[in-house]
Amino acid sequence: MIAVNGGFSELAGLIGDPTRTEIVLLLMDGRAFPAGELAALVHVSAATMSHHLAILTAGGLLTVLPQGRHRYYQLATDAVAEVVELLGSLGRTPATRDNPLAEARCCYNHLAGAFGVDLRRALELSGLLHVVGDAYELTAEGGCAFLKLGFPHQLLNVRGKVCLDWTQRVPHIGGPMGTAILDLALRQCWVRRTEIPRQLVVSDIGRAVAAGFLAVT
Amino acid sequence: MIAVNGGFSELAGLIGDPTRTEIVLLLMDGRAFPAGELAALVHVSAATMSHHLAILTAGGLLTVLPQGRHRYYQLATDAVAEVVELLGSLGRTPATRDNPLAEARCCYNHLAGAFGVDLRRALELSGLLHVVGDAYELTAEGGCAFLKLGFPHQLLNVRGKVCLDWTQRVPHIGGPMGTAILDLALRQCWVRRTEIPRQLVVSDIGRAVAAGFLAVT
DNA sequence: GAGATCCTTTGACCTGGATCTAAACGTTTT
DNA sequence: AAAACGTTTAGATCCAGGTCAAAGGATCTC
Repeated sequence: MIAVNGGFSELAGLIGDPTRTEIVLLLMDGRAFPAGELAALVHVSAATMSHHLAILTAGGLLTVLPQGRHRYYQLATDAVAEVVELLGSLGRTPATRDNPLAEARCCYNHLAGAFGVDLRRALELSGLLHVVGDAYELTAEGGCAFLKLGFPHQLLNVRGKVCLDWTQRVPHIGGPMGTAILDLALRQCWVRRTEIPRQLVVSDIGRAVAAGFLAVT
Repeated sequence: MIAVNGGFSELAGLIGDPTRTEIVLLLMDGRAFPAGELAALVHVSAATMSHHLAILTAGGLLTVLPQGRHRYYQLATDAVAEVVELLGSLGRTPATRDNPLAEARCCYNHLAGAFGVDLRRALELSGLLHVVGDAYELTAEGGCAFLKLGFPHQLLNVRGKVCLDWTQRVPHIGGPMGTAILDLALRQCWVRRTEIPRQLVVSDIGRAVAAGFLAVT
């Protein structure tokens, strides 16, 4: 094989190994993990983990932030997360509610799943959020409402990427705004993380907030 | 490794092999190919090709239509094509015009690339096409215009899936309507196939037609 | 039917790469 | 400095699986 095809096989080969898949899946919740912790979680030796992390990093899927004697690994871009999301949707019947991940989950570093989609829809219908070009922006009313909820004021003008949810085939809010909203949702206990990496559980508060947005006129 | 992760690694592993990547890439133009022809194109023995085709078929990525002593293989669903498209967009800078595939190409069995996106935009702006729910439909005016161009009348009511172009991050027309439009475009010489599998070249006629749609009020 | 064409299956070969242990490297703490 | 901790590198092992030649079906042509 002389010339490589467009890098497809290399890229797919990166995720093609079961151990590397586990790594990427763990990292899909957007947080950075040190190598040793990943090794323990995936049940391989530290050496093996280091090996795979090097491969994934060289392949551009991961970035590493050295901090002291730890080296924290995380997904390189949200594009990586999107590919993984989409890959996960293949083979599955779309929008299966049997999977708790369909209800609410992290997609890289923002809210996805039914709750993420519902939230976006509620915000848009109530006029708190609108699409400008290919990005989401808060409206003036949206800014006021979010400030009251504890949204950091320096992030009010941040934009959100339109991100497709592959279990539902419907857009939700990604990008910087998505990250800020996930932060807010975690701090305000709209959702909480579970022991399963990407999975989130929606609290009663979360449901009430989403419903509340719809009540705004 | 006892329990499989969500089937991610299996799926990625399918495309992870260079030979299988070539196969899938060839099949991305939506047509079905007999096993022998694929073997010749990819430069492997018939035995090897048969082996890989069996794997891809078992994995759900391909389907096979036996016709006489030939067995024609093709992509199983358009979801497969989407994943491959998205995979291809990783690692690349988005919207690179250096790649002829960005100008116009087949995405499974419909038009993609800049031309596909432009066409969709022109049709939508001129009121010939509109979005109903999550699908495209021709308007009454659109139906008339398409009939004059040779569009088969029995397909006028067919719907198109909203399909994202990953080199551009902008939607174009997929689904049954997308297939019908690609057929039309090929018959009317708006575009023609090249020796490179998925690549299409836009003719002057094609450009004129796209411009013409914009002129409609 | 006999022969040709197309595809798959079988069996054997061989390489790539995943994995581990052990040792080296770098950082922080004492 | 020395010890403790986290990570990477080196070396060795071992197996999955990609590959091809040869044989076996299946289907068409004459």
